[in-house]
Amino acid sequence: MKLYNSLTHKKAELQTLQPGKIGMYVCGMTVYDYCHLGHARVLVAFDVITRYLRTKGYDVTYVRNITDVDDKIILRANENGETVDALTERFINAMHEDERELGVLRPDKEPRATRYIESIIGLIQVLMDRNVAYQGANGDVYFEISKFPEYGKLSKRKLDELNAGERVSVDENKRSPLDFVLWKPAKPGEVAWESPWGAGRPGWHIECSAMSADCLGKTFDIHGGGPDLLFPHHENEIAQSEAAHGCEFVRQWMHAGPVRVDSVKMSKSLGNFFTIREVLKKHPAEVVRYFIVASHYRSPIDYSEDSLKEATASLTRLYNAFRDLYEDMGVSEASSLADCAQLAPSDLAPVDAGYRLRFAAAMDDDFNTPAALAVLFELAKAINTVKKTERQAAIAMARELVELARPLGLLQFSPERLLQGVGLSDSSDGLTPEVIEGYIQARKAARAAKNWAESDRIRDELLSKGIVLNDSREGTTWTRQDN
RNA sequence: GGCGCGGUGGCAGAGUGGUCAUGCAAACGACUGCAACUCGUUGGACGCCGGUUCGAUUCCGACCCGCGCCUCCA
Repeated sequence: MKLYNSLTHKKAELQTLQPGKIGMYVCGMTVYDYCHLGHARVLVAFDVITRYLRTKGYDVTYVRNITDVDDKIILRANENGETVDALTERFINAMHEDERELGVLRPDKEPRATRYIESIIGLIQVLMDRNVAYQGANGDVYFEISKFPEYGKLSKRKLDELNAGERVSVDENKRSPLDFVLWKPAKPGEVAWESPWGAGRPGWHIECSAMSADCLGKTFDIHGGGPDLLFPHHENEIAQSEAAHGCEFVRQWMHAGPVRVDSVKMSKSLGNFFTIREVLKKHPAEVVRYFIVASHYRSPIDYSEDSLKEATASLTRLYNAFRDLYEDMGVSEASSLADCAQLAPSDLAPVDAGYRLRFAAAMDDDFNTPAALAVLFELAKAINTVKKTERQAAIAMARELVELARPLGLLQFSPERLLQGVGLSDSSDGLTPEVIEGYIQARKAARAAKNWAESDRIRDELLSKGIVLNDSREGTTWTRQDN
């Protein structure tokens, strides 16, 4: 199993601290707004990583934090005239909803900054004791980066280069412009905790150093996050943790690629972002997942309606392989494919092991999901080819397809939900399944009378509304397209 | 300005020193009342210029272009 390490910029064999066990910490959300597609990408990427490592037999402890106190949260709460607690609670719930919709498994631990204040203060105290932190005249406690010679090793920056940069703000309270805040005194009325440096709140970076150590230990296997966290956030985490603990912080750094719109990164500051919930009104969650998984996790992806439509078409092809097989797979068309493995008998014809091996080879190579998907399409084609003639073999392969797709979080929902667009609020244009069934019955009568003109008229009418009919020996089924 | 990543067929997107990615789209054929689904077949690609090599899209160098980070952002 090879992983790309953003610290070394190289792929290397995964070596865990303890055999068979992996501790993984991923930087999660600052909860002052709804999650957008950039968050979705990180959520899905590390969900796939966790799922796959587990299918390989690793005992993964997945920790993803929640930042529930910071400047933006306080500002937003004030704007809304609500308390910080009320605001964060609301958006944590929203985040959990989005996560569930996307089929993202919950992390094992979800530490919140406000619940780890004691650990955070303890860690800052260690840094003060070790003389790598100091309190400025304004009361802010800063980490002094000149005391940590390795500063910049993750982002490949040299201190003098950073100093030469034009965008580093100058602050008279800091010994160096690059020193960053560990503890911030509260303004009157702001949420605050008592500390040796006065009442205040933690800086952003320190919470991750404190919580990761508490949850996973001073050194752990994998640390992940979004692309814009590499600098300064993760660089600062390294500085704090290694300066305080005197040992290596993280073995393996992983960073997801950006989500773009029109070739420009989706970001809060540019305002060019789409929230997960707004996209899920128009597209099934698995389509969004497919869109994310169809590119390698480190590559940039471009979000557009066209790219989601293409994802829909591709995923539909995969689901089409199951047509006419549901019943014998042990699931009804209305239930979830994810259950079929438990229900179906195991004494089916053996499936060519090549698919499984090639899928694993792709995933073992730094989670090459596009290459893994290609194997799924090969399998789908094989199913379609033998479906009519070798039914038992087709059923066995269909089960294999579901199993292989499981770590990707695909083909887990009901085919009906995907193909018929069930649950999409933006597709509820009065065409309920009952109404559509009415059309189908009318057309069936026309076809029985060989009234092809009427039959085609009904089909065209539905097509103009995005409903595609599909006649087979067993009857007529329908799917929704262009959603 | 500094550091980093990337430029693959109409589009998306893997990959490799010399036979296939894969998906969408397109064309033809089969199936179908006609379609849809599906199957079969087809075309078409490696930014540009040099170098290494028997041979480079793949390795090296220059150049052009795009993007990211350097400021809160996943």
